[in-house]
Amino acid sequence: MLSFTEENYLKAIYHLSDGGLKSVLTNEIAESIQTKPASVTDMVKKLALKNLITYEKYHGVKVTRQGKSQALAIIRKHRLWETFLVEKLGFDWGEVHDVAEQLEHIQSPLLIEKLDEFLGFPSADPHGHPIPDKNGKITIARQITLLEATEKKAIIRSVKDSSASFLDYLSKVGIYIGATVQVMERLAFDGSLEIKIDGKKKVYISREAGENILVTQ
Amino acid sequence: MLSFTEENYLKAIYHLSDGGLKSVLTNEIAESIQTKPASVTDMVKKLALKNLITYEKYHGVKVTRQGKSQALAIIRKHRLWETFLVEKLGFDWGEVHDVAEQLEHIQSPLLIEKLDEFLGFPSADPHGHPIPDKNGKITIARQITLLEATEKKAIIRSVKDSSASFLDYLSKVGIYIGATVQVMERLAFDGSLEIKIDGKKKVYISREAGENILVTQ
DNA sequence: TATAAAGTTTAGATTAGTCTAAAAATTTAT
DNA sequence: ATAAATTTTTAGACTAATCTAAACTTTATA
Repeated sequence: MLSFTEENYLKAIYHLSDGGLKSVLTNEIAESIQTKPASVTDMVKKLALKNLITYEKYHGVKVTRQGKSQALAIIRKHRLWETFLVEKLGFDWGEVHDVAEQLEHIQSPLLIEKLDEFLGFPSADPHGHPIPDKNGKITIARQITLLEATEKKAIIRSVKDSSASFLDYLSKVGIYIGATVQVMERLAFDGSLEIKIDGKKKVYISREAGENILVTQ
Repeated sequence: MLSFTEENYLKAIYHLSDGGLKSVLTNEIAESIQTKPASVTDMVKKLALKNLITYEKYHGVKVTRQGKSQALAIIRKHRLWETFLVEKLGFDWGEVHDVAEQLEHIQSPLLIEKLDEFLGFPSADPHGHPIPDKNGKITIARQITLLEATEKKAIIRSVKDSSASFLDYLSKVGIYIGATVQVMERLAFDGSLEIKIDGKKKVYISREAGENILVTQ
């Protein structure tokens, strides 16, 4: 069984590797969990010994099949708890992360099964992120353009137009891959959209921009 | 803020002291949290330094006003979580303790307030133990005889007849101060009671015995 | 392609919590 | 009242996780 700390490292590595695709460097891990590179080196050796990641000195780490499966179990717990906090306890979806970060380490498979059932087996958390099932399987939603999105929350996945000028525009207004957005209103006049980014900032984007942004819901 | 471990020591000391009344000895603490006396000595020094207990070498410890207040906050969390697990998630009341033991350490005052509200501000957990309010106040239920108890769970508090023979009888059948019992049936024939002890053992006790056992509900 | 810069690892120290074994204090029993 | 038994504390060691500073690799640059 993993310690609280080992779980945090594994989850961070999994996220930084885009779900096990890329390999991840020491400094990235250190920055993402607010620790020093030397500490990361120590810990990745330990995780490698447990076959959760493969580690090549000076060249970063990759999650193994086992590591991926354990990371997904933690992510599943995190997202189920976030859903509980928002849907049942009435938290605002911006204030649940820190608490879910604690709750995700509770060890009880039965608890998670029962919580899942109590929540009606949700497929996404309040931020729109998919909740892996008991076997770690993630049901990936079809990508649609922001223009086609309903008024529920959506996650930015990619762009059709990847010209520097468009990417520059997106970063200026605060839209980035992984952001949670919500279409608040569509203006009949020119088809432009009023969207909320990460529950805070409201911006207007044109119809053309909306057609070039791909999201999942 | 207290660590996970400090919280466990404080809670154990509070319980062993009968809510801050008696002082508690090193070996009792060691046994109750499955550790060695030497470790207890180290930890009580630390808790004393934080003014949560007073410690007199070789003569045990007492909880301070502050310590009591913090212990009650932990107990409140534990009992609210137990209530949640049973009432909302459908756990059996015998299988919630270990999970609640983990959940009680989650740090978020807001979470506990919202959980309390979600549960309808319960005054007792599924075992019948009172849940301290936000200020640590425990509403003590009136003591009644087991004969007068309803079919909800009840906690054994004391006995009217404290003769050795009666106490011996009680220990033989498995009834002790603090046990959770539930009257399952009253036999019309002689007024004897069928009771369940700690959710497991079923025993029959006479009308006379029932009249001499005091409980709260 | 040699060298500087950046990134990573190692070595050694630190803190929290635990343990064993030995020493000290207290309690019990004679 | 003193010796024996019990309880508690101290001393010193160990593990997990962290850190700093120095050494080492890799990458970028000139």
